[in-house]
Amino acid sequence: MRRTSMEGVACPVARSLDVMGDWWSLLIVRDAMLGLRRFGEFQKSLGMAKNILSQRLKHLVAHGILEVQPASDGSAWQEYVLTQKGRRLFPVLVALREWGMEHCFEEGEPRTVMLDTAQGLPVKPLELRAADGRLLELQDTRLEQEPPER
Amino acid sequence: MRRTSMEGVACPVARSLDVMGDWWSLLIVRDAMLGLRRFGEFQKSLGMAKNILSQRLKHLVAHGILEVQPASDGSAWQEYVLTQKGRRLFPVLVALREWGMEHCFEEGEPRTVMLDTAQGLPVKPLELRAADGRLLELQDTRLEQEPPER
DNA sequence: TCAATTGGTTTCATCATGAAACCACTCAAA
DNA sequence: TTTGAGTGGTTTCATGATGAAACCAATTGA
Repeated sequence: MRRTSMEGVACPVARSLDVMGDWWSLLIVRDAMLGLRRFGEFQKSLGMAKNILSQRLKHLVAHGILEVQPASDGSAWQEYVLTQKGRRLFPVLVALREWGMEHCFEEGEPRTVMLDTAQGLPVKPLELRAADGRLLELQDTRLEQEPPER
Repeated sequence: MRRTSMEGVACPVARSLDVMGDWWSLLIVRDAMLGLRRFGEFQKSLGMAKNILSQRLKHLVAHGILEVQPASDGSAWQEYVLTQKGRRLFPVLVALREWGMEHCFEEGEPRTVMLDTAQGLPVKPLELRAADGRLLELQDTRLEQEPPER
């Protein structure tokens, strides 16, 4: 799948990308979050080669991001649904979504909004905040080795 | 660089991945956020082939994520520094970091924490919240076409 | 029972990647 | 001011990943 692997590297970003870092995986997860479940649905939505889709689905299942289930409509086919681990990628997708909206769209292009279903109002943009609630930018943070558990 | 392109597709996630979706780009941005600036620094940190690094740096500069500057130490070399657009990827990296921490580390493995520099305290995890502040999960949201500007 | 649909796998050409060699420019010291 | 090391690349080439198409087995509907 890839030539270099980051397995064993200490950086959590690198480890995430090791699993999710190829181009299609996140798009499959996005589609799964939109409710797609069937092989054919993914293939049609993404327009990707079936052999590659097959590879990626296996990869995502192997890593516990999707799981295979019997079809919900009673047919004998199977479906691919997100696990808890997969659903936890939601903030990653939202962050990518917000960045793309801000930096990859022209002035008057049609856009979508993400709404809170309960109220029907737009969600707040993702923000990094300090323990006391202050809004943080890159330059306000640093990384430190965590003291070992005891 | 890639065989398929998502240019012109309406999904902002797809557009983001079209720019940032290859494996190395986000790692370069991560390193840039950690303060790396020089070709050699990136190459040493990432252990990647120099020709590929060269390609990626050009790509990131072309997309306005990095910019080339004269070296800050007065030498004749140049440096690659994040633009505003590049720094805006911070939430994406933080989201990937949190997911990786949660799902790609073993029990007792040494970890890092992200601290708010001002207070020296760990930052809050990224959260998606409704307009009224309620914590939202995937299933609490939906996408809708934005009404056109007027 | 037959034809269409679904969910793949196989095959093969092509593109991207990565390792190594090579090269030009800069810098510091002799 | 030459020289040698270091920096920042580019070129070349072998190899691996990708994608299109053909193929195939199982399921489903008519």
